[in-house]
Amino acid sequence: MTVTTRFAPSPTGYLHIGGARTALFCWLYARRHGGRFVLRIEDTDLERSTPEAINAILEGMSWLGLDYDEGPLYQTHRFDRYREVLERMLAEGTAYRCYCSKARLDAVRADQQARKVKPRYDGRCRDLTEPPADAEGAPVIRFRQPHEGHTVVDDHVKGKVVFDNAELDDLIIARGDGTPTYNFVVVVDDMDMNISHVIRGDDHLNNSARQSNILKALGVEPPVYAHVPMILDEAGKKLSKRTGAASVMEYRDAGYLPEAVINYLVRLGWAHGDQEVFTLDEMIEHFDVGDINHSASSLNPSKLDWLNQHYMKTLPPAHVARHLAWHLGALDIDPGRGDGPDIEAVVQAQAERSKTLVEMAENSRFFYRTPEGYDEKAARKHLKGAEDVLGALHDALAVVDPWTADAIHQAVTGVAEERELKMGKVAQPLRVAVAGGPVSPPIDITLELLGREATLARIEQARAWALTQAEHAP
RNA sequence: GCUCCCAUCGUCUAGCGGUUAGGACGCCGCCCUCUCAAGGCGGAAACCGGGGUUCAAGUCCCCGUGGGAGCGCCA
Repeated sequence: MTVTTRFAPSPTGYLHIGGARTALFCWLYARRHGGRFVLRIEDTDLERSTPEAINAILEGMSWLGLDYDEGPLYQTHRFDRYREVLERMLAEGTAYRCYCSKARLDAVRADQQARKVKPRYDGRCRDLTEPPADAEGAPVIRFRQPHEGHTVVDDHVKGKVVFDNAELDDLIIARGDGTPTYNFVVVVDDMDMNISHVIRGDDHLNNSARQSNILKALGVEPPVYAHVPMILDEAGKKLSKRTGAASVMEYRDAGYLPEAVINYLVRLGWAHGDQEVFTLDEMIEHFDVGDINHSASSLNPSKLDWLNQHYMKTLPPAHVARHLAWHLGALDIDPGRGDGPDIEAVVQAQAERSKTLVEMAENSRFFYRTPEGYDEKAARKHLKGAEDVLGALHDALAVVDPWTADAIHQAVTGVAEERELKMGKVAQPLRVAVAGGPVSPPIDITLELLGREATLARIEQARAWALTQAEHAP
């Protein structure tokens, strides 16, 4: 049996971070076993499905690098097939038409809730041989659920879960307008697509018994089920747009690398001993649904930050640079235009002082744009009264040759020694002069990247500023 | 209300009857240092409660408690 997994989101919003992890698990499991991974769009709810949401899902999958062997398959393209199976079940008696009005159903449910019993269909039409006299509107189709015995779902994450069939009612598998419903199309699709392992959120665990029974009614062996726990926000509450990044594209926008998000996600609810950092190949090699945790897990944003920085430091600079360029673009900076430093060198200089690409882009802005004004506190502390040092720096740097970090370093320490100043008294004014603020990569590297021309111009500018301050001083 | 799931440091987790309960993030301290970081070293920090089973329980069973999910002509 070839392993076939599927990710089956409904296109009603964005690609949720929990959904992304489910997709990752499905993908890993298929890859691990040399099987197939199918992407299926569950769009039978014509009211709520949108093309924008479909695009958001596709875009998210692509950004994460989760490629599929088949799909995207759309359930709306398969209505004829669903109809065919429906007819067959009707003919075989495993499904029946139900003429109960919504009003009656609501009344039954309200009554059950008032009596504090589990709301369920009371089976009025279950054994009808012809439409009742009071039938109005088109009938729905219900699955004839066995009422005796138990249904055992051998879940590969949770273990054996036993459901009393008496608890299961006759669910609607086709609406009055003839369109099929979720619990039915899932079953038909999983059957037709030969899905061997259904890996999905554990909010579906309760559905498994009924789906499994429909499959049996169709004469098909149910797939292996593996229900993965939910992902909660930092506070341990259900993720929402308000409480945190629920959409994977928000992570891209916030400056995370897909590699970091993937690595973060795989360790959320799954572990391989003490290992924290995994290459894709290592994940594929070690992943198993049996090792997935049973309980929900909360997001830990600072750990994602740590992983993100790890990947910014260790991935090939050219790769990180491509992502950085995107964020620089958001700042209206085009690093490829040639009037700034090589972006890969910027990545190498900034990686160890950035948690995200957004942060890296913001902190690298001064390489491409002359700072507009100085950080007030830094200027007061380091620029005021530094006109002499800045002048000396200017002179020393003007003759540095070649313009390399080593030579620059010698020039700067030379000025410090000459004036018997600590390095901090020289490097900080210089730093504020060129970067506009008190933070930058090591000063020699900063200047090397910035180039001689820009360096000298900014030192001059800072010296002029310091001079003005001195004049206005009391 | 009924059914189902879940429970180890703040968080992510290792543990699969015998451990000084391990690692990671974060936090704190020290070192390094031209800034910020990064890095190195060290530290504080957990088995939800109660019963069993067993020579031995974080690990197995039961009951509580606390979370969560489901109970739609949504998926």
